[in-house]
Amino acid sequence: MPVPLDDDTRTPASRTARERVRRELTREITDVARRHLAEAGAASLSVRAIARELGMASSALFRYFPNRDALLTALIVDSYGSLGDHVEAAERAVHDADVATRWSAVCHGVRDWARTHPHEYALIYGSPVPGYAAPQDTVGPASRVPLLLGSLLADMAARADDRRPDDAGPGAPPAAPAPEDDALAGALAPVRATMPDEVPVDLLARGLMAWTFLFGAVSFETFGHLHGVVDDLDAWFDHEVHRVADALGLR
Amino acid sequence: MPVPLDDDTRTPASRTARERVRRELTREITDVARRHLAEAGAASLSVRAIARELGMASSALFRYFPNRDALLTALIVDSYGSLGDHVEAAERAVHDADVATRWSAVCHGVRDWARTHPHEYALIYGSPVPGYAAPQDTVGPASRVPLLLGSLLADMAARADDRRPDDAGPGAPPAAPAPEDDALAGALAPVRATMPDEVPVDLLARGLMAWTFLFGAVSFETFGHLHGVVDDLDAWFDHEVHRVADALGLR
DNA sequence: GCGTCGTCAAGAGCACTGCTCTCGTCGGTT
DNA sequence: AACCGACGAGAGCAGTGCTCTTGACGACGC
Repeated sequence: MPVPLDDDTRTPASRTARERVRRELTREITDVARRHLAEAGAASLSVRAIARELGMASSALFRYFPNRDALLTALIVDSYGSLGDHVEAAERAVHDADVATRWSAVCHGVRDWARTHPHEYALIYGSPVPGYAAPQDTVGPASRVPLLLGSLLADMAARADDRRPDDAGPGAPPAAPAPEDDALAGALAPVRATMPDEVPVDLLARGLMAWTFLFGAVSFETFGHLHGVVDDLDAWFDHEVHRVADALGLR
Repeated sequence: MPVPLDDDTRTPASRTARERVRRELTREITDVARRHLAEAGAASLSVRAIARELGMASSALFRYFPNRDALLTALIVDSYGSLGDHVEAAERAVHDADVATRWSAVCHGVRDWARTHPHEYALIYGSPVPGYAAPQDTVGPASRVPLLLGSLLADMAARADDRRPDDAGPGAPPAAPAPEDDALAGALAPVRATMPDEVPVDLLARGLMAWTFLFGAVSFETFGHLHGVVDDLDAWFDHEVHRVADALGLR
């Protein structure tokens, strides 16, 4: 959804033909930009290079995006969308399995996407570009994966309600959940508002930690911080995912 | 340690006076560069701007650093050093306390440094710059914090040996450590070689996960991914650190 | 049908970037 | 004293984001 320059209400007739070709060209621009981004990374994304490939003057591009940052924002939204599609599909494929399997599917979905789209991943989860502040358009697409994790948590909470007081096996959460629950609930108030109500604070906190961990692991690998540290990245990642599932109390 | 252009062996006399002013100017350059980096971020670090501030022609700077990347590398090494100093000092201050306290000190040390040096943090832990491949000079400084964590693990292993067979309290590691230990040991072979020998594979894996998690948490916060998610970042981070300590089996 | 207005593409131009090459100078060595 | 290496300055190249102006074309009201 590329940022429209001006979306005021024109006469109904003109919004058909002209708007249509405008939309088409806007899409062509983001397509080329996405390809350049995938090949060379965000830092070397050049408005002029895109214009060159499209056979038009660079100045013409500024009729469609007010500046380079707006183009980057469109790519960020696209990237979040692509990641969301991929991960949601991966989870849907095992949606009827147990929660541990679904968690694993989400983790591997994120990692797979990052491995095939490293520059897009860096764009959305790497260092923010210097003066850049993420506009509001990005928060919706950005929260798709967290929301998916939230629905996992909700399902966990629902099943825990079914068989509440009789299980205290080795898979139970190992930590002491009691004392500072109020302070924790306060700190997590914003995210609680966006999550299903069934999720208790303690579970939400563990889910947030799992998400933090997943992001850390994928970023470590994508940004090359595991060179000379871990040999078999596949095995290591899978091992990690299972361990975190244990820590989440998924077994 | 700015990359020297040519370190061949000249006559002993010339290496005194000339080399001295050369070193001084090199240091002045990195000082100004570090200030610019801290203020505006790596992406907008300009060789010309640095030269302007130093009152010299931009071309003269290329006598000291072959290109912008080399200057960035020097800043990366500096940043790792600064982070290492800070975290090691934080740990030293509580070095006689128990392992949980030391772990907490390391975590807060990393986070404090990231909060006061966000651009430096982004430089070393954010998305790598496009064509840039970290040269070998960086791996030493980069591994100071991991090595510090490794020494924590070694101390844990030593104390666990003391009182081995009699504790199975609620603080014991919750996961099943047995089956795939060989595959895990293989995957972690590189990092095992750099760590103290006393650390068993299972503990090393948990330590690596803790480090992954710490990096994920600090990056989330530094890169702004917790806006609208967590209100009280201090409380949340401290809570997380304790939870991970539990998962590590530190209590 | 005609004039008008809005939209669009193109070109020139500005200020900036990293980097190279050349040229004059000056310091230390032989 | 002569030489040679290191050095700084300047011009210049190719590239960047972005602005402003100009000219054309299409859709609209009269």
